[in-house]
Amino acid sequence: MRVRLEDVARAAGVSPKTVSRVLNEEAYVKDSTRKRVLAAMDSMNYRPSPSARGLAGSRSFLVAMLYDNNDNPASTYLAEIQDGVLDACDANRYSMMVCPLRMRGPDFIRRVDALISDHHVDGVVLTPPLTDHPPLLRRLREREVPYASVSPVNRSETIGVCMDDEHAAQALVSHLVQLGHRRIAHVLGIANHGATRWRLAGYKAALVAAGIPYDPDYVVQGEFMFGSGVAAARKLLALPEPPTAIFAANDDMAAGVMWAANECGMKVPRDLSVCGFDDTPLASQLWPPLSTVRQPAREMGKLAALQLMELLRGKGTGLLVQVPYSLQLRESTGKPPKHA
Amino acid sequence: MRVRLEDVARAAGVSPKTVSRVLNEEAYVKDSTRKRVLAAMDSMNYRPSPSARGLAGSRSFLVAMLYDNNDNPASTYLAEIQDGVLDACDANRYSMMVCPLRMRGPDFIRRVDALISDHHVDGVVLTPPLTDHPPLLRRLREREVPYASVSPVNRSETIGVCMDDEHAAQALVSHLVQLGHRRIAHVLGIANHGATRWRLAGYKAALVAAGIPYDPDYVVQGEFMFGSGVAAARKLLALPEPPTAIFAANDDMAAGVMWAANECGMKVPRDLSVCGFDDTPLASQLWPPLSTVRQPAREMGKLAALQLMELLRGKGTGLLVQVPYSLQLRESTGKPPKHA
DNA sequence: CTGAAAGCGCTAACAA
DNA sequence: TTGTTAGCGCTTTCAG
Repeated sequence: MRVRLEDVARAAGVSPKTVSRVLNEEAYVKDSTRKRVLAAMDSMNYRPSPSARGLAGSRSFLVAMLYDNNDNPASTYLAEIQDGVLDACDANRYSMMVCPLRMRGPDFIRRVDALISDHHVDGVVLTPPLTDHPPLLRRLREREVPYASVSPVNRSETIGVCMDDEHAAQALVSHLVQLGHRRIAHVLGIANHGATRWRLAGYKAALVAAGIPYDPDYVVQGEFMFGSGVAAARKLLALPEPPTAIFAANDDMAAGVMWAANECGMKVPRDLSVCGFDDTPLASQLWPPLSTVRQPAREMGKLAALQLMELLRGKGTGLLVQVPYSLQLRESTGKPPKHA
Repeated sequence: MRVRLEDVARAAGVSPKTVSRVLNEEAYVKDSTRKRVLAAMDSMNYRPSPSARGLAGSRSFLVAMLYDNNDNPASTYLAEIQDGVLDACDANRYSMMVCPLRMRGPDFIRRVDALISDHHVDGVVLTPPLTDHPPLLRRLREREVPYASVSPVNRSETIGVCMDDEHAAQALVSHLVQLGHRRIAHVLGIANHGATRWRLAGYKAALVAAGIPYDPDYVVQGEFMFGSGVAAARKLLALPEPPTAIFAANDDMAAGVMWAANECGMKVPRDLSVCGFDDTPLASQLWPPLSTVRQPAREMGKLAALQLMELLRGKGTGLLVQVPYSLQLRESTGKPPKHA
């Protein structure tokens, strides 16, 4: 029927325990023995049973990716991160579970608990805004479940992956300044996301660098969603002195801004420059194509998961790695209208 | 430490086996006993160990969602299906694994095998184009792994969920006809997807109904991806007698068509009507908003998974349920240009 | 460096 | 309708 560890042991002429040691890459196995066992495993096409391993041992070889189902950014961003996490799992013989959570839900922590004790998850990958949900982090620490974060706000004592959103945003807004814009507005993301703060900070920094005074009327709330971009732009464009450029905190909202501009007969970039952040597929599918910051989401998911696995191995401790950003300047940004 | 089945049994004054029976909703448990056990489980906050259940029993309470990582339609479509499958899992105490596969890869079947034997998956949800990959289906049947499909081509002996793509497409194209279009083109999807065939069939049916001759020059190959929509539209718009309306087999390609129209200075819908299929978020984010067919992807994922679970329960046999479509007529379609 | 014995928490097959 | 007895396939002790 099924090839068991015992069968491999017999074939290799060793005890089950030795096979187990090889399987788990433990030390103290003679090299020749290890090779013999490995060969037997291979020739018999042995696949350990995760259930048995989970039951007997302390590890499950399961990694869970947690995300917020409610306050989440564009699904395409999460989908890319998920692909990246899967890449890493694949490379390290881990399996992945995907766990949507409702951060605002009453039984939020209970669900997390259930998740952990049900499946003995070895570790967890957190995506924004879960990366900075204090009760969640506390619970994970209490239960000693290792985790890695994608773009956490609090970067001390956290492993995973991040990007320098602030400088990226600053560079993007500086580009607008260089094009000649002075009335530059910003559409914020959801309040509890780190990305929202950093991108705002970058926006402000660019203004300061250009000697442009900060005008609170030019900064309006958004929610990372298309519709909120539309609403924000309507507000901005109705201002007595409307901006000549709008920097939205993500691409979806930038798409909304462009939509609103179209709606009131403006032409991008002739009448209004628009830029976003993330470089989701949408960015290059809009007309005109959107100037934005490339955020390598899939790579980031993979790196976060790899750091987690590093930690799980017990060999290293895992790091918070930083990925580089790059500007994607396309056709949605141009010189401000002359008459402005 | 951990509350085990045995602890519950002791607390309820019954044998472990009886608790197991209650847990698995088996028959032949006196109602009063069942209630007592349930109460004990609840008060002790008992959570069965999936590892132990998987090891001892034949079930794992794990459902895998398989998708093709290579030839896949828009990731947003898959993400919605995934959410739907998760909804169903949640409601039935199943866990979900997400399994990207490379249909074209050399070790495709081996990976499927590994997946099944590693995790003892109870059942599988298939998404296009995996729904109709003969070797995969054969293997699943051989290994007696139940599966449910989302939009399978072959609808006999298959459970899951489907939609009447053909009539939907026909209705959409008929709408173009009613607006006065006669030169209507179609951008095909990836060849091995059922959706591609059905939507083409609907297109043809609408032409026949309108007495418009079929012109093969008006039907060009696409790949369900934005870029392929751009390429297809360029080809169509370069025709000596370009179409006045283009029906793309999905929204992403329709976005590409609109992009190409913009590129050559045409205005949608004044110079060209465009419509798509799926009603992904993108559809309402384009300018002008896209006329399309609403396909309730999340609902479909959920329904497919529910049918699978029905089958797993052994109570019913599972059905192939059909969800209704609805036209979303927006601003990307209008009357053909007068001079045309 | 290697092995023997004892479970992990549950369910299957049987019995009562 | 309920209980008893063996394992499921692995890892954990603890001895060699």
